[in-house]
Amino acid sequence: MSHEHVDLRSRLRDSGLRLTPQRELILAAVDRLGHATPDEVLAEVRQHSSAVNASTVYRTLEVLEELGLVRHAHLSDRAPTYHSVTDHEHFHLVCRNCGRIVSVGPDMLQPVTDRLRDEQAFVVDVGHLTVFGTCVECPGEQA
Amino acid sequence: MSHEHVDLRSRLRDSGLRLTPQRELILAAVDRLGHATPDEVLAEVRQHSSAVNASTVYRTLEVLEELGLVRHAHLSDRAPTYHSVTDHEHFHLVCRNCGRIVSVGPDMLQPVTDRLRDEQAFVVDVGHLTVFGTCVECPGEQA
DNA sequence: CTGCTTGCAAAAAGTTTGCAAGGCA
DNA sequence: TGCCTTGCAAACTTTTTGCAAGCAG
Repeated sequence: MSHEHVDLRSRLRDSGLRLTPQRELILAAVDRLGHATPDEVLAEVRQHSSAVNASTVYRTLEVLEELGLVRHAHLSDRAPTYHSVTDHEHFHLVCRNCGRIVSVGPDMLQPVTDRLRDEQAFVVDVGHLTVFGTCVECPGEQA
Repeated sequence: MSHEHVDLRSRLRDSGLRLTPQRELILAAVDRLGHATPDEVLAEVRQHSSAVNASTVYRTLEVLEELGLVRHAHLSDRAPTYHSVTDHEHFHLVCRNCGRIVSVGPDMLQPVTDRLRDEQAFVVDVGHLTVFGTCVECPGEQA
């Protein structure tokens, strides 16, 4: 009944695809989680409703990404993390020591994206970008 | 007999590790290949000499990275790629359409790394950075 | 009804690990 | 000789795929 619901249905239909409970559940889970791996999405869905198969999660995340409703980034050397595309485009900072993840707006990158476009004829996909590094003074939880 | 050889041996010894033919072969393969996945490194080593085990490749790349002789970046959503650290630090541009990979010096990022340090107290690991996007006019091999 | 979707199970891809034999220093 | 390294095989994690049954439109 929400606007998201209607939006998802129409986006799917425009591509000749169908609205299923699984697809609604998975999109809702991604929304709630913020940044989550397919595995975490699966666990979240199962917690809020009936069981869904892992392969359905993979296939659905792929569909949702093609529709532009979610995006993924690589916030670790392991599994990718998906997030919903409700907010503005942003990229991520990841601290290798404390694991802190910060979202940063595209403005910060402007000088770089401009130069890459002019000098390398290259258009940056800002939303997929993950910048690894370390906090100057970090909580030092991990590593 | 090369300087690399001596350098590798001494670096290993400084950490209480040993120089083995496998470690020389794997480092040499990474040097020749430029950017290569563990799998590609394995194939290259086998082509130039006797068989080496896959697990040895993984273990050796890990050791070489700890010693600072190689680095890895994620140039695809699949396996990581390793490159030797002979040249200056650089980051990578990857075109999703044609697969082109371009190495870019750290200067390009200066404005961003400066701002992230000042505004987010975050020090960027430039060498690990991979920037995905598309060439303005690309050969259009893949996708 | 039509054919897109799902669940299931198996396969694939990439990586890790335990352990005994081997070899560098 | 000591113990770091390797090979081998098995286990593991994450993702993909084929196929028949299920369900949205």
